[in-house]
Amino acid sequence: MSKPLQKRTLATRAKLIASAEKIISAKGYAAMRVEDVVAQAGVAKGTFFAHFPDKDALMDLIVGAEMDKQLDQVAAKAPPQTVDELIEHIMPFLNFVSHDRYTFDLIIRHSGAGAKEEFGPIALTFERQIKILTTWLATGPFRKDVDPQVLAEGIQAFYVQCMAMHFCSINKEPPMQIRLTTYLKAWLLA
Amino acid sequence: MSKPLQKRTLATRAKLIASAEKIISAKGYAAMRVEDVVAQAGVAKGTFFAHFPDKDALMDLIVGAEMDKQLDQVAAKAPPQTVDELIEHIMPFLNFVSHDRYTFDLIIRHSGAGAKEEFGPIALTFERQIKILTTWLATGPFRKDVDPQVLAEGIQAFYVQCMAMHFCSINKEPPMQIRLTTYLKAWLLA
DNA sequence: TAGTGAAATTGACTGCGGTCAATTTAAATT
DNA sequence: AATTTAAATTGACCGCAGTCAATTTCACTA
Repeated sequence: MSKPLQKRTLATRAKLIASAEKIISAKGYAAMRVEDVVAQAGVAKGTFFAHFPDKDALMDLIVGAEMDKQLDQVAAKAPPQTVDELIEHIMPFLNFVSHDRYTFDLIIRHSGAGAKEEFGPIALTFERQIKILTTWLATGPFRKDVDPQVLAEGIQAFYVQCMAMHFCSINKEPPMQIRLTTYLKAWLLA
Repeated sequence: MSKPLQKRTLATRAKLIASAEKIISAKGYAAMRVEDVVAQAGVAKGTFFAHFPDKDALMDLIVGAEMDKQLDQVAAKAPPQTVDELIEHIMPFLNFVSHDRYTFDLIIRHSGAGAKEEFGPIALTFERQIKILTTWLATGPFRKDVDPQVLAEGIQAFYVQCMAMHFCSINKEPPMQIRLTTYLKAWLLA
């Protein structure tokens, strides 16, 4: 399933990704147009779709990479000893996920809920996060009557819920972090 | 803010909705095209967008109405006395929400996480569900150390999570209802 | 009932994601 | 070096959501 071996191919792919990243950093995720990307990369439109099944796939790649970078920060921290500390630890990641409506929708659409057959970068990042959280929960002072992996999945469920409310014009209050604290104290301390 | 008073307007709007529903029941939600709807309704394309800000708004209306119908069933039930019973009660609703990938994505996008200024039908349905669940939780044999509304919001968070996994090709097991049972027993019985 | 201003309707047009048959390029074989 | 073959690239083209200036229809008034 994996043999994209040809210098040219790799070069083109790299050019496409670099062009997309440049455009995104200049104009934001939502403003990224395939036509702009190929123009910037100096290739034809069809080439884009020879490299990526669709626009979302490239987005998955780029956003997933950024999420992974944020997770590196998270993974580097010592296991939290309180819920507040746990939230503090994952906030950089959460802030990235929720910093922009377009990326939030994209991430939700690709988080484990993969529409496609294979796990994409975003879905893998979510899996990685579950692993990190599971370890934390297994060793820290949190409830032990529930499988730590289940607890970890619950954390994801709750912060997705919080972000959804955060993007809702009416439910902006209380702010995300406060709301998440309420949920997680009820979830992790039984 | 509300004065759509003109017979013609209401008639056209009704025709558009009826046409859309007919197409949806024949070909499914994902296959609904604005151009087909207006052709079926016998109006011009521009008319559609004079009545609805975009395609999603009509979908919101139709899907929201269906969800509300399902919620009527739920609201009619007696308050559940166990987690299993609670899940049993809301299953019809959950089955509708998750019966189709397209509607699931639509619902998530509009559930409280309204991209627009006002609450749409789907968001209102979610609010209504919170109210029903809150009453159940306040009166039934469930944990009392957490605000029942928070518990209700948690249920939503968990079943969304379950549905996301349900749509994921890899995480299909265990089936939705089993997984939800695990989550809710841990969440509602402290 | 003729006139008038506002609201509803129209359809050609734009933007953008995605397709595909034809063409070019690069690597393998003689 | 010439030939073959598979892969990469091309760009004209399509489908479909959404726009808007021009036109028609309606309700209200003189």
